[in-house]
Amino acid sequence: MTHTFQPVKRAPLYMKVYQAIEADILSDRLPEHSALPTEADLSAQLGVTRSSVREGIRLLEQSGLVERGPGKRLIVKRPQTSEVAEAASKGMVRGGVTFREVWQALSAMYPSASALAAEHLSEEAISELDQVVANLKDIPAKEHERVVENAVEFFQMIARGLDNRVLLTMLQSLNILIEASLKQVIENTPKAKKRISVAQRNILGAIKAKDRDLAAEWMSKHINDLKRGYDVAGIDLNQHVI
Amino acid sequence: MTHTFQPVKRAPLYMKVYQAIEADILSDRLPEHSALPTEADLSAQLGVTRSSVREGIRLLEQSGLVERGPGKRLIVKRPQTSEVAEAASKGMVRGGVTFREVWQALSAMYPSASALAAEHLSEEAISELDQVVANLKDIPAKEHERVVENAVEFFQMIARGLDNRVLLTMLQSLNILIEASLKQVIENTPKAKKRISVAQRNILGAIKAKDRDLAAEWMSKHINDLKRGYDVAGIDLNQHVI
DNA sequence: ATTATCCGGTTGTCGGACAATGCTATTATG
DNA sequence: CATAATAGCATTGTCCGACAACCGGATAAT
Repeated sequence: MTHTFQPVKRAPLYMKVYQAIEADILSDRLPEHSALPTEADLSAQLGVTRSSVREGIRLLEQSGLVERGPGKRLIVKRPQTSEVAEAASKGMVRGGVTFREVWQALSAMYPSASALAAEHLSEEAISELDQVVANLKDIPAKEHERVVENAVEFFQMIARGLDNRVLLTMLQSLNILIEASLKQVIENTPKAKKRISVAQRNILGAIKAKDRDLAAEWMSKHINDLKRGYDVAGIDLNQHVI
Repeated sequence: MTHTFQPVKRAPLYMKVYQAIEADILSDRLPEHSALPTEADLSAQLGVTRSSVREGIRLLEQSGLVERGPGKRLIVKRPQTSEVAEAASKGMVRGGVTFREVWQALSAMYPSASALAAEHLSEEAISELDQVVANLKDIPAKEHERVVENAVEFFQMIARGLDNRVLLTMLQSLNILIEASLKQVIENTPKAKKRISVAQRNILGAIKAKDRDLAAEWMSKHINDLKRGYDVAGIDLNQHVI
């Protein structure tokens, strides 16, 4: 019976630098909005060269834990929902997800989100949503980009109104994933604007009436309509998202 | 009325290096599994020093687009769902989300996921799920860690069975977020194991019967039960997740 | 008071050097 | 001949020192 050794853990210095600073940030020894020491100081304190410090800092930077003022010191910050959402959707796109997966996720999540919205949205959030729905009227049906923008903003407003950063993050990544294909769909679907407008008004009405089930149902229809759009536009659902 | 100028866009070289390589990866000019040129070559090709190249590579590395074989060349890869999920949940934790937000997200997403599972899960996935449910029987109620593991694995199996990487990514981040608090809940809830077991069997039954609504309903109950656990365990829902 | 100039601190970039490591081909050994 | 030891070689990781670019603030000039 031979003793088994743990593989000695070896990591490049720049990685250790990253982990050391990250640990101090996560434990609030480096509180939000505080400035990191200068590279030279870090180099001295950690006992490695400035080169290694700099490489470690790049890792920090990419994980969204610090932010550089223009040209200046690094400031500790919390990652914003939008950043996390963007990174996640970027990762998923690169991971090769298909339109079908995105659409399925939409249809699984947004009806529930609408139901939540029906019981949760503040007066203010509702009036903003109202505004978005009203705005669509003034957009000429030919201006596809603006219609897409409006359609996405409608989703966005519902997501934001939930006042829940976890859901917001996830719904935002969906919004990012869907936006690209939405343009194709809307360009190729006759009466797209009209149908979107009807759906929006029905969803909004249900939310105002605080009717969970109705809100979910109309949202569900809205998203199913979208799926039909894929067929009409001739988009293969098994295609990778951009 | 004064004219407003766009700020001149200036980026450090290491950032340009990152963007250049990223662009080549995203466009498949650098296909998956291919090796990046050596740092020296990159330095020559891009016309910057190796130091700058290395800093750019750290950014790439952190975004999960490349992977280092042990000690050696960087290989292009697709980010794994688990990585994206982990990064997202890490970002959300750091963003300061509360237990309430996590729980609300759970209760918004998992019932829909269960409904999908009811119509979607393969025979194989169901039998694996069956196994997980059966395993719980053999775990002594006192071994909280193992009960937690099992509870999370149950969620995990449902998520994986959906065969949808977008949903999988999102549900996985939820699983990571919930796991930590679950232990506290289970430790402080009498008959936790029993209640979990009942819920699992009911959900599984509904999925086997391909009954969407029933699956969603039982999952909803399961998650509500969890929320009661928070109260019993005396966990403040407004607390930040770890 | 506004503009121009200077100055010190910090980041960004460069170039070179060398150690540590892994791979490959060659040589030595049974 | 097959296998093991060895020697090179290529590549990454780390260090060092230098300097340009840039920022903010202080000071001087108009």
